[in-house]
Amino acid sequence: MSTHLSIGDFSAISHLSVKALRYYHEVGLLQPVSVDSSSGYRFYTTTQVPTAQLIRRLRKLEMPIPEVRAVLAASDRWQRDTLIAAHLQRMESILSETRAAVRELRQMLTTTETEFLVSLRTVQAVQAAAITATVGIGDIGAWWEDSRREIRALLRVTQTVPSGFSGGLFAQELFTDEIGVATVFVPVVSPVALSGRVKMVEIPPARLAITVHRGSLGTADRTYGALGTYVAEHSLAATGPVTETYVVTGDDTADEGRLRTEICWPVHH
Amino acid sequence: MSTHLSIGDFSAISHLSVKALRYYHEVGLLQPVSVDSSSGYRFYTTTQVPTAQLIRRLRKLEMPIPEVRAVLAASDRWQRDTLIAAHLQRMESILSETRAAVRELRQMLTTTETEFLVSLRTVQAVQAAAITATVGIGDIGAWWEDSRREIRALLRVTQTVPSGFSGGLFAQELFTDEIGVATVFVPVVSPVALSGRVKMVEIPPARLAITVHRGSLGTADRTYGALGTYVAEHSLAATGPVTETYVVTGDDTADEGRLRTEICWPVHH
DNA sequence: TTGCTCCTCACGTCACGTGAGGTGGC
DNA sequence: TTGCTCCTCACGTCACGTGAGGTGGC
Repeated sequence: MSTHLSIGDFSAISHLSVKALRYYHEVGLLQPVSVDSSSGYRFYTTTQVPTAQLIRRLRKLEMPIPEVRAVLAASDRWQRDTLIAAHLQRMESILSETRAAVRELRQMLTTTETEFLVSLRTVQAVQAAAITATVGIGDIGAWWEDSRREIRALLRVTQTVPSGFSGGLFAQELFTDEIGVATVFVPVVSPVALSGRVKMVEIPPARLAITVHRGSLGTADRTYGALGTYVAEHSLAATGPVTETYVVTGDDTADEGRLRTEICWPVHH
Repeated sequence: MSTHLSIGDFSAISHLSVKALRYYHEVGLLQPVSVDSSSGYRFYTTTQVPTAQLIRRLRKLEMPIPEVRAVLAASDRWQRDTLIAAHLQRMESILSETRAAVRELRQMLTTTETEFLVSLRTVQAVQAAAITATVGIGDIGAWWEDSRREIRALLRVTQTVPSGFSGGLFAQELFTDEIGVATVFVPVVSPVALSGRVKMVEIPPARLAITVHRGSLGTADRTYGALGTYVAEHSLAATGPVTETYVVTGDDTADEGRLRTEICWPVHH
């Protein structure tokens, strides 16, 4: 048995607002079973209630409408549950990122300024196994992790030993335009057999102002700010990407406080 | 010492995008120290870097711009930290709500339909101490908790014993229009000395279709859906608010699974 | 002269909410 | 006839991002 319901009645039963129901009709997410051709009145049936409720739940968890559509169109239960599980996974990682950001802000508000040492150094060109891509600033974290994993895996299978600390190059446009060229690399003395996205590149020589960042890279923006300020105030600024050198990483210690990254800003002679 | 910086240099140092900096200028959140009157070029100084970084952190945590403005305008450190702490508090509660929603969805996907019993009942008018307000659907949870707390506190100080289960009335417009009249109440036999928002009201008599919801009210939408479907399919629908009667509440048990709420849908004779 | 950096509009985004103004059935 | 429910536009939201088209200094 199913029953014709006006949009108001269907709204009261499903807890979706009338405005939302009209919008879902417009974008083809939830079609009324019939529409009166003269008045334009929409009619729903009680059999649509569970679908409406699933939509409401997914929207409450901020699943984008195209994805909700994919869930509703899923051909079997397994496919549907996979899509939902993937979204819940993403929600969980956003949750933990937010939690980290809260922690970092709390820390930032309580920490007093630490001493801040800058050294100037000229680095030579170096051969490296590297992955380069044009990346959006929002994706940079995930891209960075994936790329480093891929390079490490390649060095492991080819039994190649790094000849120095791993590092990254980040074009200034990444910050000014939210998108730009980034490179992560591991120095090696002799070329490795390549696969996937990994290429052999020469990291160009540069003159750099360098300071050491302590702790998670999530708080590196403060160190960038202090170093950039130093470079600007000493009229040293040159064009070129900033470099990060990973001296003590998460692979070396479980204690965030012991992490060490050199932040290197390009300067002129 | 401070140094004039172009918008691009300031962006690279602060990690705020050029577009964001222009927008913050437009809305008066972060003023450049000078603007060239002929070219319109904006200039910043290195002393603005810490402010820019605080803005970036707060925006990353989705603090609305008017609030960020209030933080920057705070006259002392204590006031500033209070504003930030309040926002972090809100973030934490959003986090736990999202976590609850994830849990509920997982549960919804795994639970098989339970048996579903509906009874029809005519309830008499009853005297009650109540709080009534027009509430938005988004605020209803917090409003519900606050109001119940206030009524309970009043009954405690006046040593009044409830004459029945506490309950709530919810106009259908709450769901159809996202805003509507809601009442929470505790039945009492004799009027109490009133204070605050609490009034004595007569809960009107009604004919109701009733079913019992088990577990947290976060999942009550499914029970609403099932009950609304039942009422629609039996052509019983009448106008009037839905009623909830809180039979076993969080005050009675710590086990969510034991919670019991009667959901009551208005029907005609 | 050529790039480069910066500028100002105007428009798009995402999922609806907010009116305004109007219609059809009890 | 009066309310009530429903309808369709058109516009607003929030914090920028995305071009288009143009200018000034090296």
